[in-house]
Amino acid sequence: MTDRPADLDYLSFVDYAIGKTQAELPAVDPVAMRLGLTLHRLAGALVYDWESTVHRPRGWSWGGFRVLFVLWLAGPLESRHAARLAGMSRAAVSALVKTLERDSLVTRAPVPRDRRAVQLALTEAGHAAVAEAYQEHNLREQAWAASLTPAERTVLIGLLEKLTTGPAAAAAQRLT
Amino acid sequence: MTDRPADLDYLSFVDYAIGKTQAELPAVDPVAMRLGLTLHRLAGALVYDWESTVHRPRGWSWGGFRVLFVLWLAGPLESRHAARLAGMSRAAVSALVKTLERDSLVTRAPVPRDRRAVQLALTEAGHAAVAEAYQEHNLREQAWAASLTPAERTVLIGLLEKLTTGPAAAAAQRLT
DNA sequence: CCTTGATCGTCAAAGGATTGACCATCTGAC
DNA sequence: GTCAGATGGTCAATCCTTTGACGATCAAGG
Repeated sequence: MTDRPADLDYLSFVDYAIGKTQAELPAVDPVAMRLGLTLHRLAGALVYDWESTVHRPRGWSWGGFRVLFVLWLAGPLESRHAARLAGMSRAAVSALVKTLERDSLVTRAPVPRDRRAVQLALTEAGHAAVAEAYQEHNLREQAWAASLTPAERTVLIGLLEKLTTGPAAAAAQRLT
Repeated sequence: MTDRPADLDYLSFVDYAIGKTQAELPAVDPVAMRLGLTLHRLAGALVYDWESTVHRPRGWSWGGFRVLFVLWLAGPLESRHAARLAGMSRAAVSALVKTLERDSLVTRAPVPRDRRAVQLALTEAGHAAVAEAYQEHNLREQAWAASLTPAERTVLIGLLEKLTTGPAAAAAQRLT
């Protein structure tokens, strides 16, 4: 609480915010607040790092990479499955694939048993491009993970997965 | 690796992805990969929960809430400071404030010592609205945090802050 | 069959966010 | 003082994403 607001930066803001909130809203849980703020800000910094160092230089948006990534890993997929795995709407996949197809990274093919559906698959060039890009993406992940000891990484992953699989996560269904 | 791709969902995808990647790209660090994927997906679920249950029903975008939030906590702020604390560009703040001012939640005032700058402040109604909204926001944070024991929460926060203040975070400067 | 309801992909519209350009203004060196 | 360079807020252009609507298609019950 000693800092003047104008001197705060993106990170020290968390401490300042919790102090101020405690004074005005005693019902707020400061631990949950710190957890939410820290997690959100860390994830934002991570995505910004990935996007600016790895994906934008390749001419891909963050959403475009996510579509390529799920196709790379989960093989040919119908469009709706790609949307679910990438965590975006069907319309977003449709729009992104238009660009990816133009760039010869993805192909669209009809599905025999369902004439409404479209099967998305990586081209050979798309496969190679994703593999190369993800390798660099993972180098950035390694650089972040290097701040922790191996034991700390294991603990952190365990706690994040506990949150991810907990009841609050089940209640918050994304893009149903 | 036993699941068929079409049966995967947003969360079980992580295990499947790591197995596949290990087979194709041995240079990838699976622990860093799991950390990145889990962190990103958890944060996405959190923001989606906040936005859909607390902020959209109030007619606020996620970005609009972030501007109100930093003004609520860090008092009257010049526009560029609000942008830095909220983690967005100056142009985004300018656009969002246009709406917030129209809704009588924020005021724009000239700064005596610098005629380029604009001082942003919450109105009385804005202050009350943010306080009420954040209280509900924090209830959602508490619901998520309840998946962990108090000791686990402390450990998790400590590890997240270690990542946030580590060298990788320092190298990835957002919106310089 | 056929009809009713659900689902798939796409489109249009709207809102958000970034970048880059711009003008006004400030700061510091001369 | 004055001038060059840096900075602040805004605007225009662009891109991405969501929602809602739509036509086409599937599935199940009579």
